[in-house]
Amino acid sequence: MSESNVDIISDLESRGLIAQTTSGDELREHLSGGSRTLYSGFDPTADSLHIGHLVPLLVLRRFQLAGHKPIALVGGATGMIGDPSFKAAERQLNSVEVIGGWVDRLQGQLSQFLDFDCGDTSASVVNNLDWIKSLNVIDFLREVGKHFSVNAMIQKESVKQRIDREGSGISFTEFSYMILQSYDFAELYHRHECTLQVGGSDQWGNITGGIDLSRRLYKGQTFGLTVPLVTKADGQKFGKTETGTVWLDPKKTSPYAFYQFWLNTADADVYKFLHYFTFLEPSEIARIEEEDKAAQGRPQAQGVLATEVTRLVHGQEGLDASQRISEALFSGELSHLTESDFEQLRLDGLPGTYIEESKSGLVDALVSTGLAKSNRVAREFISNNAVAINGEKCDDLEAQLTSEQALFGKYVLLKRGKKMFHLLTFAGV
RNA sequence: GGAGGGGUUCCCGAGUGGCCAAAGGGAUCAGACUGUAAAUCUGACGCGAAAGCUUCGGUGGUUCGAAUCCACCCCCCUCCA
Repeated sequence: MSESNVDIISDLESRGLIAQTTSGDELREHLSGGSRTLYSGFDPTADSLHIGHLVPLLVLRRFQLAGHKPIALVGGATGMIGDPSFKAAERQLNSVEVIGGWVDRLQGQLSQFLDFDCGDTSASVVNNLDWIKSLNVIDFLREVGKHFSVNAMIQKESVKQRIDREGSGISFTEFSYMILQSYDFAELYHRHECTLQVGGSDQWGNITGGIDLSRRLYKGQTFGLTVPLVTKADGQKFGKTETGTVWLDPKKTSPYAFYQFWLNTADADVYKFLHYFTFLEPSEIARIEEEDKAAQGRPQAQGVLATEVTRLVHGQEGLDASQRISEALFSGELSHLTESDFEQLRLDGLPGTYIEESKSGLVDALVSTGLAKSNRVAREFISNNAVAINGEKCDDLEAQLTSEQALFGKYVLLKRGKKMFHLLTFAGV
């Protein structure tokens, strides 16, 4: 993949990555006419991006590979306002300092996915605070606000429920969000000839607002493209586990947990996700799907997905570590592990805790490691034969964990259910 | 401001004086089956080993006894002004 004669739109279409575009054929022509600049915005709503952000981010990368120039925008300013799009309720504002810290983190994360050193199509990361903070209210209202019709704004689907519904109104602050995002697009058009904005399908209203504003302020023609919301076949929300959001930050979601998340993708979703989250060719994905269909038993797709995405986000090292842990834990053969392997497991991100005493009741240990929510539940797990110590099932409610039974005198691997593990280390030894 | 309806355990939703820690469904968790799937079946699902303790918007009250009755308060919804 390299030059700009690649039809990026067709590629995205074949991956199911296009929810909506503005002026379809014109956009296609525009893109095939040369190297274009495009952007997507990421607001600092937490100290890390999560896997939901990955889709538009990878689309930026796809454009770059197709010979275009991506800009990743961090919403240092918009993040201070809060996007109301399709949100049920007004949100709490975070402090300026906190958001500033998050901006720094996101900038670093975003950088990891784009190429900043490839000549004309080198990516850049910008912060909309740089141009929004210097705006003064009068200028803003006269020069930007004047181009927006409140009548049109309240018609937008993204804020409709907030306008219509009683009991969950919308503040002027959040209502203004759309204008700021529109201003970003116009500004990037003006500064960098950025002619395309990419975003999630919930961003459609904000994107078209920016297209209108670019035309009104600078007579520029710009385009919008939205990617679909990632959905799961069973209707559950994508990107959550029992432990919460799946973050890109390895300190918040370990590479091992990240790998496991993808590995556990349902069959009904996995081929779609391969299109969304990897750079494998659609033909390659189709081949995998056919092979899986033909073969009995476990499909290979989940493994491919987990491998590809984990490598992409956590690098080869993170992937190796994840696979090392997964293999050790799920092969059931703990006896193959050496002492240094255990130490490595801990370093690789297997959840673990130290215990000071030379022994501990099994029930207490389950609770203190978080494998069970309460003593009652811990007992239930034990009686259900759901707990294993160093790979051996244990159904003794009175069982004690001692440093004698620990592997290498230190390590006790607790397992609850089929896939919850915790490594206990006897510290005082 | 007036009239009516409602707030129940994670969610939906029964329950209108004791048999209620509270039906049923969903979600979740465990077991069997399997592919670290899906579907299905079984079990658990406020805390506690138990005795027992704490829950039904809030605060008081009536009663031997309240989620259920009374008073006041808070919040939500519908209709009218």
